[in-house]
Amino acid sequence: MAGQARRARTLRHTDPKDVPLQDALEALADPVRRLILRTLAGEPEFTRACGTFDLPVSKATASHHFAVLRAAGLLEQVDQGPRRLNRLRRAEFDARFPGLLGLVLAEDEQPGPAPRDAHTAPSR
Amino acid sequence: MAGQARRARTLRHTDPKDVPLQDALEALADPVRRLILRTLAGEPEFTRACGTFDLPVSKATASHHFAVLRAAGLLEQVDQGPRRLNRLRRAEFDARFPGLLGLVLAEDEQPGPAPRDAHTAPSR
DNA sequence: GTCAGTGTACGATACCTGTCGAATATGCAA
DNA sequence: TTGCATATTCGACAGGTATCGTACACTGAC
Repeated sequence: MAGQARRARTLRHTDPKDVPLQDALEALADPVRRLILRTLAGEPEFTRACGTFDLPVSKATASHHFAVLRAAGLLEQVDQGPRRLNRLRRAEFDARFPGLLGLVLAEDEQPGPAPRDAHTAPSR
Repeated sequence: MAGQARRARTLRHTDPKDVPLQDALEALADPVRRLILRTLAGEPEFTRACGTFDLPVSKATASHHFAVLRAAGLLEQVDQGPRRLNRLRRAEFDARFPGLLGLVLAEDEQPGPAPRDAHTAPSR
């Protein structure tokens, strides 16, 4: 107990009340991040670890997206052993931006014929 | 060269019903474009020409933003003489993405990140 | 201790887009 | 026709960011 405080355990979470609309829209304007949110909405809270999502990006990129979503007040993360479990901050975010998250969760995943990746994704 | 139809009367407008969420979020994730929308919301329809907006960008950049908004189904434009008048497609866009435009129009312009220092000293 | 699993940090790269100045096209009125 | 005002288009540039592979940190179990 005495000794160094392990601030590694306290993840920096942004309160949805402090999120500017700019940040919220930027966070939601990425299809991978919206996929994370929709996946999370279909599961009980804090049951999904970051690595269990089926995402079309590498592990490093996925980690980046989780950080962006956390910074935008869209999800809460807690560490459980080696895993990092996620919870969608639905009520809080909805109180800040009513209806916005609902539009994302109701989005029809309609994969167009021409994927609009920003960068390459040759082998998948 | 044969004169190609440039500013034809048939401006390419995207029906809000055909706008993917991706495009809507990308269009709204720019502060200049949101400023255009908020300005437009405070005026009667088809009374604002593109050049009458007080925007912090050049004329060329403004023209680009108007085109993006039109392609995202957010505004309708008609030519009146040398001017191009604008109308916010509020009802149509709201039918497609309920609540989304309302969040933008209700945005209180928060200029810049609030410094934590109290050097303005509003209360001491 | 070592090992395996999970997630982040780092460095590099490619693409997108917001930005500009200058040129061009259009409409209207002298 | 000329001139002026309005708006788009063109070519170029810079910054941001999504992406990757690799290396590192941490936890729990052996």
